[in-house]
Amino acid sequence: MASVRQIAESAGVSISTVSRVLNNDPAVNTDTRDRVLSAANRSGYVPTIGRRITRYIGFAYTGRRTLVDAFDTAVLDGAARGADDARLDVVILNLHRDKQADETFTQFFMRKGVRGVVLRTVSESRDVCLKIAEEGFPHVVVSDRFDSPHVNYIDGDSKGDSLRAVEYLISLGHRRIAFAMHSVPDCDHVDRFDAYKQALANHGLAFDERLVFRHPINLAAGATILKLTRSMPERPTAIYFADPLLAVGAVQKAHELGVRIPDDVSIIGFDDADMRHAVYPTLTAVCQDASRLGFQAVAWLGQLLSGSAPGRFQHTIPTFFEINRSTGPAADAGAGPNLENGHVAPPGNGNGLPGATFPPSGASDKDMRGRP
Amino acid sequence: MASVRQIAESAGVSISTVSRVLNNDPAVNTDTRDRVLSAANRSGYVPTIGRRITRYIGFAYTGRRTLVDAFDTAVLDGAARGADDARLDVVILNLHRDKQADETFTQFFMRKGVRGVVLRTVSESRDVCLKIAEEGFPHVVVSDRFDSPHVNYIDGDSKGDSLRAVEYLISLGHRRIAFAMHSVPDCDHVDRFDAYKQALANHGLAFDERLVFRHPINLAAGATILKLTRSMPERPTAIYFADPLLAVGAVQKAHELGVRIPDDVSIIGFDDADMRHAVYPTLTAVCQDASRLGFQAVAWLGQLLSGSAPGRFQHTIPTFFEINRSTGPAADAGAGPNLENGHVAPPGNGNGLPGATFPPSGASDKDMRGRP
DNA sequence: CTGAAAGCGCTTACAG
DNA sequence: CTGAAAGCGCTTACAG
Repeated sequence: MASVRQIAESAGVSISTVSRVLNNDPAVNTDTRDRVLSAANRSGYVPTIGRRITRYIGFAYTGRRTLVDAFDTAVLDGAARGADDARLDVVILNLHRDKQADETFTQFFMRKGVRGVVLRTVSESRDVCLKIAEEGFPHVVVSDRFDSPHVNYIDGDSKGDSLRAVEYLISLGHRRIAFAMHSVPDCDHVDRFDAYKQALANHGLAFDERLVFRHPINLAAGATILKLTRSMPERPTAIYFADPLLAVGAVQKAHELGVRIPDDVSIIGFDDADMRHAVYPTLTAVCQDASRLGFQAVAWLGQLLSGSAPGRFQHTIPTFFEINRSTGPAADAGAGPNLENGHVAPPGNGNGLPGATFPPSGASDKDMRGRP
Repeated sequence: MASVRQIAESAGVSISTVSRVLNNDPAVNTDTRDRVLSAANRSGYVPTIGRRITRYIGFAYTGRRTLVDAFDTAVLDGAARGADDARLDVVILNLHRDKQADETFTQFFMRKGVRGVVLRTVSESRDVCLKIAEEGFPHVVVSDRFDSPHVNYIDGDSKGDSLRAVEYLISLGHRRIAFAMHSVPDCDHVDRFDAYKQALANHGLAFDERLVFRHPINLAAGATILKLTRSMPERPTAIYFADPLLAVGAVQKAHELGVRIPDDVSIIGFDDADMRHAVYPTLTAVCQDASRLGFQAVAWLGQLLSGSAPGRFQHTIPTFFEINRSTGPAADAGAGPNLENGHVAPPGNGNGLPGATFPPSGASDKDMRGRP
């Protein structure tokens, strides 16, 4: 309910000065400006349309906008559903377009009439999130994590399921397992990479840098990776793709080359949406409910604005591991090198599920397949 | 730049009454209300945040919201790009949620602070578009067509390319060509169906209702259709799917059943996004640049708001037909029934492109493949 | 059911 | 660089 009057009182200035700050008048002294903005964030200033207070939540990309990606779509859809529940509306904002360089983020958001903001970030623009958090404007970063206690975020934790995924491959007798990730890794891809290395280590398999592929994220890169693995002297018998597009591109290329999945190579993908069911064979994948990330981000902002949420939100939600048709027992080595390396498939039980190593003891079938 | 004062003058009432109407005060006489709303739309009333006029465009579903669909995503992405160019911001609105029953659409939109609206509609809710048009609120309906001169719309015209697609199949020697569409058809699906029938007629092929499949739009339905065609006594050798999800589901099922594409069956799909490149074999498809629909809708609204557009916008944009790997010469009949029916493949030139019927005379290769 | 008037929120010359 | 005051846009008791 705060108006310019409250802000003015709280900052010890006149309402004229508050108005100037909100409109980014360059005449205002920097210290005064900061004092007013900080007071504005403290008091929870609400812009109004006419005399009605706005109920807008911003949805902003800190980097370049890419609504076309399935992940972003799902996040936005979740955000819109969350907004429905909280009686808020989602505004798509473009920070690149019309945030003035000399304007703080708080000024920008208040000028736009939004009362909180969901931030989609990329690794290059984490500093933007830190800045917004520092200013104190209500925000939640989706799909990244921060050490700073001031940054609110929600992220999927794919580490555990990535470990599980690679261990599943190992349990199927795979010994040469490749890994593919973004050439500009964010913390999620790094998590998955760490889990991959951990799984190898847990089972006494040597880490081999040649089996790690770092590429841009698109179908063509997935195809390239699949092709590269086929021309290796010691072919991997399985690949874990840390990204949906890479996995789909690889499946595509496998068909084209006559490489059978999973007979010739097992593939595990990562899925943000429902891509895994739209390819053949359906992809075994570590899955993330991206829509839930957006939903919970806005749900929390709604609580914050209504005063019923604590001032901090740092949350991870579990992924889930879904076994489909793209994985199977390791191909009968055939190639000498595997044997030379001493990588021999253990005696299986016929369905490729020795059970001793997978699922990990304590994990039920529900854990393995069901959504949380 | 109109304010309550101008509206009041124009409608011959006091500003109090204008305010009451904009806030849906039930005390106001119906006639007065309508006079005021009509004046508000005539004068181009602009809501303000503080004293700044808003630059919001609404993005609203007249039916239930489904941002998750690739088509809707692409439209929204295009709308956001169009908004960037026009310095507008897109607000996702939910008509179902908080439009009050006794409130007109104009009142709702003005209450939300939006100055124009992009409408995504489904066949059941065309009346909503007509109502909004009748009220005179700035709007563009995306992906539908209307006879009323008051409704602004932009739609892809897939009729010509659908005709071309089916004639392409005929040119490849196909004689039993199935067609799949939505069980609740909108005008686009009807267009494609008409084109299908037209192509058959143009080439003296009998229309067979048993080759027409009407299903809900999802992967499972596509799979069902593919399966149904395989169990028919006289199997179709080609299928045109009027929707992306149906086509992908069918390709999926074909792999599962060991049905080879295009050797056993040729498939032409419809693509709103880039789905055709994410399946194997890549889909020959009639393609629509959905993003352009959203872009042009908002671009025109931007012009309208700045006074530089005519008051009417009824526009169709061309689709394009892209030949990929899912189509090939008709399978050697083998089955007796085709011959009994007198449907004999004409002598081809080896690559399945007799040329006489396809491409239609006058059409260049560029027309066939390139985006417009 | 409607208007004149009071009053809030905000912005903006004007003064210092 | 900042404030007091005028004034616009809007809403809302109050009066009829």
